[in-house]
Amino acid sequence: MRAHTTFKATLGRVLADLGLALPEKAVIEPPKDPTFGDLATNAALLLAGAAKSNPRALAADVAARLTAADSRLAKAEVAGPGFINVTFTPAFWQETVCEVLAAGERYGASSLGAGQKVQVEYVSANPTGPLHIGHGRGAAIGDSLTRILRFAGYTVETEYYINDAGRQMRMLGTSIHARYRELLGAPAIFPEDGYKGEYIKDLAQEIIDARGRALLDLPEAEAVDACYDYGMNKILDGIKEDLVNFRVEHQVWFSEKSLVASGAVQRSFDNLKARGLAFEQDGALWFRTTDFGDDKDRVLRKSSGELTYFASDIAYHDDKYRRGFDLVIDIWGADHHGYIPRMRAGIAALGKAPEQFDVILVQLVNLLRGGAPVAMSTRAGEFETLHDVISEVGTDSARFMFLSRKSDSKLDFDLELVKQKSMDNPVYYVQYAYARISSVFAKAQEAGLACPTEAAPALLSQLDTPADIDLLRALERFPDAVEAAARTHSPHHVSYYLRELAGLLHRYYTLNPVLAAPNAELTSARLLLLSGVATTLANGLALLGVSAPRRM
RNA sequence: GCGCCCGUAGCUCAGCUGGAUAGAGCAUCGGACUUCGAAUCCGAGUGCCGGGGGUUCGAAUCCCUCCGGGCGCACCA
Repeated sequence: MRAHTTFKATLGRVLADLGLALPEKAVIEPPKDPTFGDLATNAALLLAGAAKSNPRALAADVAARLTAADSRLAKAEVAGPGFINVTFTPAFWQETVCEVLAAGERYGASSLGAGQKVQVEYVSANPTGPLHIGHGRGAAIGDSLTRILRFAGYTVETEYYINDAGRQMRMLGTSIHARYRELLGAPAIFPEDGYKGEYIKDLAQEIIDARGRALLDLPEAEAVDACYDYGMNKILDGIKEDLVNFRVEHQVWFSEKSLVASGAVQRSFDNLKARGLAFEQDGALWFRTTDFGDDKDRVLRKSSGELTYFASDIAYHDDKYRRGFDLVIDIWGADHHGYIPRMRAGIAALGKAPEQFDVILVQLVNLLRGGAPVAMSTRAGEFETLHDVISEVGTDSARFMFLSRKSDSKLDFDLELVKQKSMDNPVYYVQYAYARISSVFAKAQEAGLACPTEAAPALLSQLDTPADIDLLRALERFPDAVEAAARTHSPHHVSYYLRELAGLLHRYYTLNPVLAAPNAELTSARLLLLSGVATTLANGLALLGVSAPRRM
């Protein structure tokens, strides 16, 4: 990041001297082959026309001026059709250590999103049963994205939407009620598409323990309501507990029921009708989503008088924007992708720009054990709960695994593999790098070798081997990884970065003794470098919500 | 039938706002612990980037088309 900024500024000055301006489309990035240099730009290729010169000649002129204009640039060369490759001085890279140590746990943070208020809504599973492993993936992604966005300067609020108003929840009540009656030997009809899991029976038994046969004397509707109330709250408590154990925090728990009760749904109907976007037909109320790119109009209120899910979703998102969010991010299971066009239509009808709404689709998790698939079906009531998975493999491993893939691709989650403390399991690779450094510092302390409190340039100038520079360059790139993750709403960029940094550290560690370095100055310099790596690893792991253990 | 996502090394996947010779981990094979933690490191091979067209000085990346896989297409949630 610092290299990019520095070079861009210098290049801008040099071009200005030539009466040219750096084009928007100009690319400044590390060359494919690192031996070419630290950064490369195609600016001369793009500007040759304007400069009435050929790309190579212009590039040569610019290159010569670059090194003269900035002493931090050691080398500027022309390559190929007119690329300019530049190499920074070792001193420039060594300064990175100062940057890291000065910023500490804020190293990598930025003001990219300053002044922007973002809401991330995620998990939002219907409280009809415990969270399963697929919810876990969404939870990890939503939570990590939140941490990343905050680190990048956004103001983020997290939310869980509780679908407590629909048919599903009534079904929960009827299912529990039926089990309740069965357990008491009363005649009962279990609903055909009811929830069949064992936990439903457990809930029924708990109600019996608390209230005995009392519900048998109530009118059925009341009894079902009582079952529903008890069941939902109990399940919701379980969900909250699971999320806390998974280090996932939701600041706001938003009830769909409250939305209906507050009249917000009716208000959004009125609003749409007033603007000619909603109409009555066949006894139902329709939203003209085709005006906004959907392939058919959608029902808001059924002819039965019931609201559709979509109706409350419109009102819900309206409410979100009224709360002042500039950007609303929803994290959904990939099986809901067909819902996006109508939701986008809804957002457009609310008068919001497309970039103010993003949906992150999270693909299914394929749960395996030793290579063999583990059956998962909520309907049949047989599934691996998030709770079970976490207690088997641990929060760190599970989170890292979930965050090490693009959310959009399917994920194989092999319990045996994720549990293994082996090279197959990247979380240990990264954590081990941190633990190793911690161990060196512990040893240093025992030996009375303190890490210098100040990163003096004279000391740092010892860090001049290719291995040193590689590591320094990696540290310098951390802010870029964070920014990429924030911009693209993709936490996996951070985990990829961490694996790379950990790899460089392990390599460095093997070949460059710290405490047994040839001289004391070198020991000090390497301690400083390792300290910078440790800080960066810890910051990155924190963004994933994974711990950075001093010992393993 | 229509729509969305995916197709990159034997396996699991990065790279996708176009840039130079396409990367990583695992697996395979061969090395490195009297020395700061071997949960590590070093070395070796591996690719019609699913196929075909197009745009471009330049395409894994953008457009079209076909094939293969997944998922959606309700007055369900």
